[in-house]
Amino acid sequence: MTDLFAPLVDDPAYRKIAILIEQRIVARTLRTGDALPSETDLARQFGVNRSTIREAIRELEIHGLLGRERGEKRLRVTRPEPQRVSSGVSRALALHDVTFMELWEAMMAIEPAAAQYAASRRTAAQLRGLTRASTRFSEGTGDTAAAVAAVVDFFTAVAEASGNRVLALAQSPLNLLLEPALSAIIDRVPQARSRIEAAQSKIIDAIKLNKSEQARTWMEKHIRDFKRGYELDLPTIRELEGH
Amino acid sequence: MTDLFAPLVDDPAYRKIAILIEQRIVARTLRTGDALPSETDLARQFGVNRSTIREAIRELEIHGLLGRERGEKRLRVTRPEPQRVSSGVSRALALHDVTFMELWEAMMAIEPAAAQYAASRRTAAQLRGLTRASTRFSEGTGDTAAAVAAVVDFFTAVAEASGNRVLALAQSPLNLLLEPALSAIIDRVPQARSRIEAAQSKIIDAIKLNKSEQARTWMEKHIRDFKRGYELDLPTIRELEGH
DNA sequence: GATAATCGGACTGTCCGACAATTCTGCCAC
DNA sequence: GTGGCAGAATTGTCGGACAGTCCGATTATC
Repeated sequence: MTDLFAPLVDDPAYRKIAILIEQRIVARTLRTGDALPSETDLARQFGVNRSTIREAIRELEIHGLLGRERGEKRLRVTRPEPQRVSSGVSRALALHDVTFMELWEAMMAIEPAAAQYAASRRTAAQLRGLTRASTRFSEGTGDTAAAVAAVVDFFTAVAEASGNRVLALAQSPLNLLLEPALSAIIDRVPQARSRIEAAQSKIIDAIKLNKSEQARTWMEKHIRDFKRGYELDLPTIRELEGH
Repeated sequence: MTDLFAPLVDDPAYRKIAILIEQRIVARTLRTGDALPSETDLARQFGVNRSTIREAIRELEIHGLLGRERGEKRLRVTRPEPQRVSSGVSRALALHDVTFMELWEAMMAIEPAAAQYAASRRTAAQLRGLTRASTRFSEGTGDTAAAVAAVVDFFTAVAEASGNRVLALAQSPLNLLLEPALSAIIDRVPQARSRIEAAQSKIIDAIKLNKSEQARTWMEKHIRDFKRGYELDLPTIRELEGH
């Protein structure tokens, strides 16, 4: 049943080196904050050319495992910033032409849960963040882009307040996809803005009072609202952008 | 209030080039399957050295935007494979020392939704995939690793059957985190295996009969079971691995 | 003595040139 | 058309080089 032979693969040196260094980081032999040896030194240690080392560390840098403080020259071990990885997920989803319904269903799964946990765990600072995002939406002028950004920021703030980094990281890629989709419809649906405003207000109230179930319920309503205008056709996010 | 000056940032050439090429890909000027010009040619076009080009395309290759068929030399534009991006997310979460409870809550949000949509949309082939994974679990010998892998595969199969790529991609990183966690507990909790077996069976039945609500409910029960043993302490996934 | 200016060394980003191994391509024979 | 082949093209890797910038230590200044 299973193949007798596996395809012959021979990773280039820069890949092997990247993997070796990555293992050290994941195993915490190299710990967050540690400075990496210089490229020249690494080249010596691995017995390869500096160009090869550079290609290897490029990979780790992109993964967010290595980075430098602003204006610093030496690389150090860092933790991958959530934003960096989620932007990669967003791009992947966009390139796969996911439909708005797919996005919507995922939001429907994730956001209410985030709201629920936010209600029981939010800190005072996080609550302020929520209020700020909501205010920015309701006080915004007609500017569509700004309104959409405020809606997205509200979701981000809820996810952060959930105190759950897995949920937050699952939620984050949705934002970048929601933005173009929402821009296309927020001005098409009458009352969209007033409904968003009302829902956000209800959600914040529930989170403020630690009412988990109410927070979840209102978030569900909030997201259901987004589905309007999509009932009939199932455009890809890309098409919404006008391509 | 706001700074008068922003910090001076000057991306290195290889980053700028990577961004330029990425834009072409995202905008579909370069379309999936298209072959990229040779490194030498790109170097000429951008007016930089080949080494610089190599570092730039390394970035895109890592993102999964460029790749080559097995045994092919030229790079072509590819769609990021979900598996590639989700492994990055997993690694990020692991390095942030997320707790099992965070993982569990995320599963609780995503898996039941996936099961629900799977029940209404699964193809016959996907149903077979589900059954296969489930059989592999129930017929497995005592081997812990194999049992855990089968459980994970079952989740993957459900996510795939959901027909929702956003949900599937949100779910996928959870698998790599679940594996070590589940390995540590599956043999600690008596009846764990029989309960998993029963739940999988119920879920498959519901999906087979297109009973969305039942599928969701049984998936919820299935996942709730995983929480046993974690009620008191909140270990990070990493600690479960024995580090 | 503490702080500020100075200087040399170290390091990164980029370039140039080179070569072996492998893949691609056009051409030829069948 | 198929198969085979020589030559061209391409990638992975190497060595060396240099300008600009950062870092650390030393020296000068208050």
